[in-house]
Amino acid sequence: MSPAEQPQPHRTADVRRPTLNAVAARAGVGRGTVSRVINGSPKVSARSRAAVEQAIAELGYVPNRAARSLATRRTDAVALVVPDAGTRLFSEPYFSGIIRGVSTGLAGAGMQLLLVLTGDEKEHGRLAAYLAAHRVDGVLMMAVHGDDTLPDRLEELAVPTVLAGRRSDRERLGHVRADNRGGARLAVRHLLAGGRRSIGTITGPLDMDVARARLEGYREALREAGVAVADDLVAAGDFTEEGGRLAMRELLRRHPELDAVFAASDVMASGAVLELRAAGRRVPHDVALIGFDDSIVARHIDPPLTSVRQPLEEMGRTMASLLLEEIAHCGTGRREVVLPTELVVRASA
Amino acid sequence: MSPAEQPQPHRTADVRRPTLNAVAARAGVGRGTVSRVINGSPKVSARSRAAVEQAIAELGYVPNRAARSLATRRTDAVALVVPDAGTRLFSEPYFSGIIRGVSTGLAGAGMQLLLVLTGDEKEHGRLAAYLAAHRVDGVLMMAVHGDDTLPDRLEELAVPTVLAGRRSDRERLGHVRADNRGGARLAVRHLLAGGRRSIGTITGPLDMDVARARLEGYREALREAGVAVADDLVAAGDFTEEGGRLAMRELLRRHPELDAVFAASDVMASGAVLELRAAGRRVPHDVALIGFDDSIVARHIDPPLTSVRQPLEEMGRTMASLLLEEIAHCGTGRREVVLPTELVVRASA
DNA sequence: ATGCCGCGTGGGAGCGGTCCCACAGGGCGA
DNA sequence: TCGCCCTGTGGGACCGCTCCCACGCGGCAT
Repeated sequence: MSPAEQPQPHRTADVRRPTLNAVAARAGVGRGTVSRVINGSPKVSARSRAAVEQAIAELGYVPNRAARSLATRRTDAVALVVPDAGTRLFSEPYFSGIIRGVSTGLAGAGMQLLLVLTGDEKEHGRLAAYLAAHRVDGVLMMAVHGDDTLPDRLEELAVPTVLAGRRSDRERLGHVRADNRGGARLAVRHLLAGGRRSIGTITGPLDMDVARARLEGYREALREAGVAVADDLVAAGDFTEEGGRLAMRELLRRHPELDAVFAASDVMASGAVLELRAAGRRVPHDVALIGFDDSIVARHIDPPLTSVRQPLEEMGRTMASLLLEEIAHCGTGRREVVLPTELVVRASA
Repeated sequence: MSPAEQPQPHRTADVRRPTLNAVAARAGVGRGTVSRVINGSPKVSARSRAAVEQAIAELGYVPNRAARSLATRRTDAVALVVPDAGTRLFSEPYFSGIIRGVSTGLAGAGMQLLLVLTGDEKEHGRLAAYLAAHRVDGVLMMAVHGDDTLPDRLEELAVPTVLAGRRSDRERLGHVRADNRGGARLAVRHLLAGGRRSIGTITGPLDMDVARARLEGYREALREAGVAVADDLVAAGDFTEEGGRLAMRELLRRHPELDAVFAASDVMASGAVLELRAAGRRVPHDVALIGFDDSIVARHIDPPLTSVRQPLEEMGRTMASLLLEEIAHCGTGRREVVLPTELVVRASA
């Protein structure tokens, strides 16, 4: 029995996969032609193309990514950078929704998604170098802080970058965000339509653009209804439950007659509910409450929370397509996209 | 002015990064030696090593991953496959916790994490081929269903694989899971210690190993306390809120005197709460309730839910190290690891 | 018939690493 | 003194793809 006839050990992973060369040989054409077919070049005759496609199918050929990447100096991969310091972020529907959109948006283009969790913003120096060195074609960043320097570094290194949300209203990088201002306006209009007149708001940290935009929307809605905008109806929170609680307490102290609150996040609203309950106010009977994000807590707190929903999956898809565009056109056309928000009415208002 | 002196356009990304060759030249050694230093080979003299290290530092050299991958036939990347059909999965702390653990576990080994969301189990055929073709060094799978064929395919293709949770008690693939049985036991013991005697349980789908294990733990705890285990105190849920609600209704119908319930997930427990409230039972006064997962809803429903917590981050880290081991030792030593659970006591029991 | 154009095409030369073979040179025993 | 081994070392030959140059060949105008 010749060695060739011996049964091979069962180690399929070590079996050499067919190469482009093998396809060329089988199709009876040159390597160049196969490459052209794979990359969709128009300069291939119909018969060569057919022969190549058949050979590919017969051999089950799949291009080797590393080899292509080495030759083209592209990686066909983008990194999704998720700051994960506060454990909470990742588990929000915000993230899962956006990630899902990103994933579908990239899959269509044959791009791989590299997940990079970064605990500490201090590593962002190394991180930028890392990303540049490993030549990801682009970077998507979630939850960027106003003072985060990673985006700037990436810009210097000319790495195409798209952010989820902007750092400020002077953001130079491409980004996608929800219409925070419009969403807040919807919420407050709803409260006004319900006959509420003494409407407070619990804001996020005002060094964050989202927080400012939502506050802005609150003010606009009041203004357009001809209701006076009192500064002491605004209490600053920090997007945490405890912060929402404290802000609510402060609002009640300043305005015991308060009959509605717009909280800039569901989590803060859930804190507010606790405080309202402790103060003996019923929701929504005494005080109507609206949150923002339509997160998982909104559906589960008592009473279920009316909230502003963002089109998360679409935001993710849009981020993906903006990035692909930026990669293709090499930095031109970095744009911003604002997607509409929607009010989800539940029992709390 | 010669062309060379003209200011370059600002496109840092196109600047050729230093190669291994450049390092060798600068250090005055051969390419082989540089390669050895980078890969930590012991057969390098101290002076060569020092020279190379200095050259690397001076040039800011970082190895090109694609080139290495092409030469070694490894990718230094693993895929994390997340079935995302039910939008809920990703947003559970379960996922974020495990992903964080996986991320830290892999980062230490210089492995990249490829995120692959798969909506439809029907694509798993293509997916296996895809993963094999792109030569990820290994695969991590979350939330595997008992009938999922992807793990088997990967095993056939000899792709190192580690699962989060097992498909059945005859799982052949390496996996990491929490001590579900022990956790359930803890929960039911706590109910017994609180003086409850008529304790029902809402199970998950019994074709899933977690659901069976948690039911088993429930039974064990009753048995060890000498309490009779009645089959009609067991109601099947499906890990959804609505399922929990219906199961609760059924339990109340069968056993109006019920004074405690162990639900095999927080989400089902949150459904049970709604049903209990509708039936006029107070939690925990009339009926004590314990959930499983210590998920985000546990903290936010009313009353806050006593629940069983799994060491998610450690599970993730363990998955990473199991996988790295399997990759290194080429398939040997696929093991299972069971990590302890913990009862988090809140107001509901 | 002759030149020219242009489409398809084959294949050489990289891309930047790793692997491994061959070989230099110093220390040692015979 | 001569061979021997053994440690470090340099560099050729790939890995599998893309890029691009050069060339064959048919159709068209001259």
